Amino acid sequence: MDIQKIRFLREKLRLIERQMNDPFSRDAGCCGLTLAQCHTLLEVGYKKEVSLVDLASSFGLDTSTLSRMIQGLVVLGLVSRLTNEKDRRYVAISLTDQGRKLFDQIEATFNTYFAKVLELIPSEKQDAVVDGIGLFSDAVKKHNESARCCEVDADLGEKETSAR
Amino acid sequence: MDIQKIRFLREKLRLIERQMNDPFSRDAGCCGLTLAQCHTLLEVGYKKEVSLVDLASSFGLDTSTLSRMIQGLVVLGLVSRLTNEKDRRYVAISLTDQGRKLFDQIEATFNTYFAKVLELIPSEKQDAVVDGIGLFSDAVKKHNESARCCEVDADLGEKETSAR
DNA sequence: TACAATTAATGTATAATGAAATTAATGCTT
DNA sequence: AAGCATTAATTTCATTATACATTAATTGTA
Repeated sequence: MDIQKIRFLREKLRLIERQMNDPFSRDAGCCGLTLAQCHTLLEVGYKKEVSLVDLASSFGLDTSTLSRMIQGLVVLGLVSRLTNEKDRRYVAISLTDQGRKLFDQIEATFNTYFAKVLELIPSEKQDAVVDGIGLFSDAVKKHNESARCCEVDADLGEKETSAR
Repeated sequence: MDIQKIRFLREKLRLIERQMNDPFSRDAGCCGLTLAQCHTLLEVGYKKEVSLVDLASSFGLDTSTLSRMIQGLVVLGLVSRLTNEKDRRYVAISLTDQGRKLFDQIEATFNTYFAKVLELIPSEKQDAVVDGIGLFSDAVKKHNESARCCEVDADLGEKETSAR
C-alpha cells in the first residue's frame, strides 16, 4: 500500500483520537466523571457483572489500576462489589441503581454525539464509513493478536533508517 | 441512523483506541520514549518549527503540559528551543539532528505497523477503509468546530451525581 | 497437608495533566 | 511616552492514571 495513503490514514486517526475525546473530557461530557471513570462505568455496564481481571484485560490495564478505579466508583455509589460465594477470591463488580441511571445517561450522550457526527457525512456514504471503521478495528485486533503480541518491528530501532 | 449502527461504531472505535496504542506503549514501540513524548516529537517534526501555543492547540492540551513535555525532550537532546528575535516572547521549537534521526525511525516504525494492519484487510477494500476513516475524521472535526465548540448535550444530569 | 496458582487490594513510584500564579515581551490607548 | 491589556512561556501545586512489587485470602493439586 502506498506510503502516502499510510500517512493520510495515520493523520486522520490522530485527529480522531484528539477530537473525539475532547468533548467528553470536561464535566458536562461525562456527567461529572473523569473520562477514565466514565469508560470504566460503561464497561461494567456492558458486562453486567465482571471481575477485576476481566476488566483489566478488557482495557489492557493492570488490575491494580482497575481496583482503584472501581474503588472510586464505589465511593461515588455507582458500582458495587460483591464477593462470589462459590469462589471467595472473586468479587463481582456491577452497577448500582444509581450507576445504571448514570450509565443510561452517558450512553445517550455518546450515542447522540456519534449520531450527530455521522449526520455530517453524506448519507450515501455513512454505511461505508461505519463498515470501514469496523474492518479497520478488526484488522488492528487481528494484527495485535498474531505473532508476538503487542510488539512492534524493532528492526528499525536505533541505527540510521531514514524513513524513506 | 440506526442505533445499532451507532453502537457498533462506538465499540469499534473503542477497540481501535485500546488496541492501537498498545504496541507503542512499551520501550520498543517508541524507541525508549513514552507515548506522549513520542507524539510530541512527531508533532514537532511535522511542523518543523512551532511555538508552545501551536503545539498545545494541536494536541488540545494546556501550554504548561507542553512546556514540560518539551523540556523533557530538550534534556534528552531531541529538540531545541530558540527564542524568536522578532518577538522575544516566542520560542521556536524544532528537532535537533538527533531528534530528526529518532523522528525518522519512529515514523518508519509507525508506517510499517499501519501498513501491516492494512494488509490484513482484503485488498479491494483497503481504499474504502482509508477513505471511510478520512471522512469520519473530517466529520468529527467539523462537528467539534461547529456550535459551542467541544460541548456535549448536557441536558442529561449532573445534579445528584455526587461527583464534587 | 503442603505447595502452587489465582484474585484482589495496597504501598510506592512515576508520568501526564490542568489551574493558577509568575515573568517577560509586546501592543494599544490616551 | 506612560500605563494598561494581552500574549507566550514557565513554574508551582495538586490530582489522576498508571505500573510494578508485595501481601492476604482463597482455591486447586501433588
